[in-house]
Amino acid sequence: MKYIEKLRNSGLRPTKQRLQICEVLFDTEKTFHFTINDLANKIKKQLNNKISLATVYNTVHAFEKKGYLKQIPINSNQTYFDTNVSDHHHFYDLKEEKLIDLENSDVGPINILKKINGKKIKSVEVLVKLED
Amino acid sequence: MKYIEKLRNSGLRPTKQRLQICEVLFDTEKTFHFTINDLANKIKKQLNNKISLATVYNTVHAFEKKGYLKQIPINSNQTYFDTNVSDHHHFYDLKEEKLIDLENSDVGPINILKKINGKKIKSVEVLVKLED
DNA sequence: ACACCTTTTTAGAATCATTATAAAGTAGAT
DNA sequence: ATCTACTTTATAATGATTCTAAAAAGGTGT
Repeated sequence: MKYIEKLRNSGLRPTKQRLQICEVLFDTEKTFHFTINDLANKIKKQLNNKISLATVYNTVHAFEKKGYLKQIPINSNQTYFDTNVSDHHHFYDLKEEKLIDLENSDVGPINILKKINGKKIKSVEVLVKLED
Repeated sequence: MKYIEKLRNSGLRPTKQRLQICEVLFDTEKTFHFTINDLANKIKKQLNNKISLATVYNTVHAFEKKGYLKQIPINSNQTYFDTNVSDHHHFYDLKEEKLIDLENSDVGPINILKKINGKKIKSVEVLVKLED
């Protein structure tokens, strides 16, 4: 299994549940924008067993901490995650309530001119809201 | 009262509670980033009465719909609002959990090159996360 | 001022995503 | 096989937000 090493290397035990969640999340070229609920549903459909909701939460947070997932800053009652952890941005279609990737090359270079003493820029994220 | 007309013009009855919330929100030059809870506390301290939490929610949402407030896209368990509804951006200090305004002039011009069929860009918001 | 109708406020209940708990199960080392 | 620390799990707890329905207040016409 290709994910066993990945998990071990980051100090996470390669448990059955974590490996299955890896399959669901990473066994595809397409990036995947999801909420915990989306993911739990996909797990139930794609694999034929169910993983406890608590485990899904735990795993997603563990993967986020290790840098395999990132949260997408957006206002919603649920938290959105992204399997694409590269530096990139998002469209948010307000009507369809759907996220669309915006590659870095789709956005001109962004230059932050203001500096804050003693602070470093960790990330720059752009959210472009779309309407009809 | 300077807010009576403003409310009437947007089809909101100028009730005592709404006028008081206007004072708390808009009687200052400084922009104010807040959660509902922040606002409820400021009301309790600044005015000497308490407005029902439900009313604070109702009012903030009414003001948002009318364009007097806007939500700030950020991942948090609470929703952040901003009295500055002009086109601008934010730093988010991860350690202090505090928002700092970034004027449009503090960010180079942003050019979204990708187009989505039949959709218009409604807003472009940049969130710059800061670490130590 | 009064009557009338609509909007608003309110306390409390309901909802729903997320987090905490603590008991049972599992991985990895010896 | 045993031990220990980490994980999973069902369930309960939490906490922000929304809903509800009854009481209060605004606005208009008389």
